[in-house]
Amino acid sequence: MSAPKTDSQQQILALLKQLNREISAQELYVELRRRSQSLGLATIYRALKALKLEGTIQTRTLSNGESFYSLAEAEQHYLTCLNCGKSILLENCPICQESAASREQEHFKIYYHILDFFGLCPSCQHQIHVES
Amino acid sequence: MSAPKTDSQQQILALLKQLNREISAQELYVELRRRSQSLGLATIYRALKALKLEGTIQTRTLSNGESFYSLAEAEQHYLTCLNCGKSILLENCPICQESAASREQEHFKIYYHILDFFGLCPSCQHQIHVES
DNA sequence: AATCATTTTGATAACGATTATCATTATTTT
DNA sequence: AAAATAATGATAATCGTTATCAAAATGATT
Ligand SMILES: [Mn+2]
Ligand SMILES: [Mn+2]
Ligand SMILES: [Zn+2]
Ligand SMILES: [Zn+2]
Repeated sequence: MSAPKTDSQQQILALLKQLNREISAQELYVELRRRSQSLGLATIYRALKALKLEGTIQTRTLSNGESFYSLAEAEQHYLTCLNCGKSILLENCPICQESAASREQEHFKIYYHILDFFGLCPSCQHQIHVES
Repeated sequence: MSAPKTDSQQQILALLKQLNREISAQELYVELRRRSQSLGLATIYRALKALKLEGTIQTRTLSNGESFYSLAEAEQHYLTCLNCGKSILLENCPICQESAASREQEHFKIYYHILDFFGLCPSCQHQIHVES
């Protein structure tokens, strides 16, 4: 479960633990640079990929193709607006208790899950009704 | 719920109904061309966006940024491998019965939800253990 | 310590799905 | 018919991500 980690992986992991929120690769790049621990962008993507394959971090990819990274232990249930793209973090998880994906779990090694509700946020409901 | 639809929207909708599986925008482009109903790629993206905002179709975006489209009524619960990216469609839904996102539903208009389990498929479990 | 092999890194180019632009064509309204 | 509006398609631009490749760092071997 815990493979040997490179310096860059450890730096990223430490920052993710400290921030305790999901963050994009590009944001990671500027944030690390701001803390005078700058890493190349390619290195960041490489480290994220390695941590992802270990199951240490999880990824959520928005419909615009941008991905956000966070510790795998964090919650991942959102309410996402199809219009403005903003996501609202949900507190409770309807499935964590139940034996999720019971049969498939035997052979498929599950690291985490994401439950995403898609629709329109209040302001976008207005905006769309007005402009159409 | 059902806004006036352009010809291109109707063509895409008809094809989605017929195929009854999720399909990418690029695939749609070649498939429509194959059926001598060719549409411009920009038009396809425009139509997909409009149908999405109506709640008629749903989108699932892979971690590589590519999006797949299908009718909103179809199931959307997957087992996705972090290594090869392949997704396995799950049959049962652990949450459809329960009043999902109960409180938020009042103001946030939910069209559909996606429940995605991420991990490693059997073959990728082997592959990674061998090469490391 | 010096040499060699392996790993890690970073600058940059390449990639590819999506989006913006804009002129043309179709449709509707007056 | 004329004007206004909407829809379309070819193409350029965007942008997050991935591939490339040479340099630097690390570890092993003599
Ligand atoms: Mn959960
Ligand atoms: Mn369901
Ligand atoms: Zn919104
Ligand atoms: Zn796999």
